[in-house]
Amino acid sequence: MTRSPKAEAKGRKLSNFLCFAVYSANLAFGRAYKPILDAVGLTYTQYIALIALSEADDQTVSELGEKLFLESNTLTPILKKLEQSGYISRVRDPADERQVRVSLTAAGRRLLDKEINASLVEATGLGDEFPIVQKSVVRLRDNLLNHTRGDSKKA
Amino acid sequence: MTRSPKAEAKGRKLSNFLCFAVYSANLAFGRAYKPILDAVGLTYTQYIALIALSEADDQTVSELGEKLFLESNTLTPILKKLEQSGYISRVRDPADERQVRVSLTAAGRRLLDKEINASLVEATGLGDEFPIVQKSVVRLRDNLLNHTRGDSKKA
DNA sequence: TCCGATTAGATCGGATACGATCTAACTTTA
DNA sequence: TAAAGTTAGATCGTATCCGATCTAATCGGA
Repeated sequence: MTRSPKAEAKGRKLSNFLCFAVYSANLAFGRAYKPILDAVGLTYTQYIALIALSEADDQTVSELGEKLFLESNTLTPILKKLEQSGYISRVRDPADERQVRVSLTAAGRRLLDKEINASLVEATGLGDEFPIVQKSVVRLRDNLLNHTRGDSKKA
Repeated sequence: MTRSPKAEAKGRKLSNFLCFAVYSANLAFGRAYKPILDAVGLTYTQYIALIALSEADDQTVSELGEKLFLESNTLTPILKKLEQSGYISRVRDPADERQVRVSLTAAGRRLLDKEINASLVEATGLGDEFPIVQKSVVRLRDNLLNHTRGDSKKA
């Protein structure tokens, strides 16, 4: 499709960009969770990290990073803060001193038992669509990640 | 619904959280755009800001912030960088010196004419679902923002 | 076994987000 | 019209993200 002189503003409206929809939806989630998480002294990312940690004990930083799509450069500072807050433990693996084993403490587990997120499910206002939207967004993410990985291999 | 002792890990898997789906989809978008935007020396947020600026000239920082869901504390540094790069102009409004009028320069307009994003539309892998997912995510975002605003008024 | 390659985290610098605060400029009102 | 109130941006501190790099630990081959 060739661009006619007048068609410049055609698909360029911000609202037409899926990336912006996701970008701003993420901001909105952060703000929706903020008052709830402030009450327990957690940030949004720290909360997500705790949920990932609740799935298994003694995960390495890399394993955790695979779940969260993050690497040590981002995770290490967050995990150190959670350790200082007393919600997790970080221990070098005696069998391989390169690795750090991360687990929830009893205090961390108690925190998650508060069902912090329950009140947010209805705030999405999606109703029956909730699981459909969730699946679509997950698929979107995975497709983008595959595409990116494919590109970086070509490069 | 009361929590049975064993049901602790029930809804707690990371993959069950819509917030995490959106969070990680946003990371994925950032990475997918990165190689494309690196080529023109823009960051993801700077690119989104330019699109918003392409919708109208002489917008104030606040007007831009409403479109982007950001405030001056975040926007000012970004706009200064875009000004330094020569893609936008920032001018105090003579009629009200409190306001700053922001517009694309010719260089900024040329940059957007490159159709940077075209290659990313198919990378989402959503096909016909694309517009549906987009609408759902926008609705999700708006519902969350309304919910948050409602809470902050109560507070 | 010893040395180069690989691996896991950690560190550093740049770029967002965002609450709190500051300043300059406009408005209101007594 | 002068003091008080309001508004628009800007600044600062904290917390992410991420590329690049560093260090320590492990592995592999001659």
